[in-house]
Amino acid sequence: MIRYRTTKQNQLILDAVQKHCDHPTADQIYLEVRASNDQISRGTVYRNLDKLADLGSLLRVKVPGADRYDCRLDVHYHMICRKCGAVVDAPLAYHHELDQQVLEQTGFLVERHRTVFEGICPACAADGTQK
Amino acid sequence: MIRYRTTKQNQLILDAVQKHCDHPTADQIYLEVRASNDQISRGTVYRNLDKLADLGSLLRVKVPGADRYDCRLDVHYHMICRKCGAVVDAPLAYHHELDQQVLEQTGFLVERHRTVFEGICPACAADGTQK
DNA sequence: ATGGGTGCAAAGTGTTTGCAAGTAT
DNA sequence: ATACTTGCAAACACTTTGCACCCAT
Repeated sequence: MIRYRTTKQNQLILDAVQKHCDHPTADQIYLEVRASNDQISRGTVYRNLDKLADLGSLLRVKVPGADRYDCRLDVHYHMICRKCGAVVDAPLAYHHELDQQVLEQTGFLVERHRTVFEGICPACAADGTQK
Repeated sequence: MIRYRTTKQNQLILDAVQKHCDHPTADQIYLEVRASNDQISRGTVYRNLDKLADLGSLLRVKVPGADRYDCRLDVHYHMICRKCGAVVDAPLAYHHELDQQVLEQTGFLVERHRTVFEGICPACAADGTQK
């Protein structure tokens, strides 16, 4: 059985994610952590983000392009702007009943669902240069 | 202004997608089309899938790993098995009211949302060798 | 004839992995 | 001491692109 160890790298990585409210990518975390530890490698960042997500210390948001990481620990929905790529939390409650409905109607053992709203964020909409 | 042309390649590609009810990946389409046209290239398949999705002749399902293509033309939800990777349509109606709710509460110009249920499909569950 | 489409191969992204050396427990 | 973790670089998987030629309109 595997026990996860505490290392200065994984602490730096978790700290970096928790400092953010804007859903950084693995690469952004890597660049940030590297500011205080110029030896750390991308591999270490990816490996630790995986472990921290497994442990439930952070959430992984699966969006096209690159996965994002979220310091919030409760499952929730996201919005992504197709112009600037920003990812923001959606102000909706998780609809647990949908998981139950799908299970009952299909026998699929649903563990969770992910919902992502796509569109244009207010800032980009104001920008005029639409589409 | 760009006008899309009809070519034998894009006809073969659309046919291949429509022949499927199991959400093939671009590469599966490529391999299949190549059976009747051994000259076609992956680039052409990717380019045409993009165009066909833009035109609304097929739907793109964005799931981790590789995007899938769906002959159904109405927006709907999907389930993905984390064991075998199968993608299946979910038997739920699209919840239009959510798009409206998010717009009202955030000003985000929502165009649509995507929902993917994650879990274990009945076949894999029966397999015993879980997790 | 004209301008979008094609095949090919190379290049891009984002992510994973094998390995020898390092380190938390 | 043990066995998980790291840094490095190479390998991966999926997708996009530059270019010269082709072909639908």
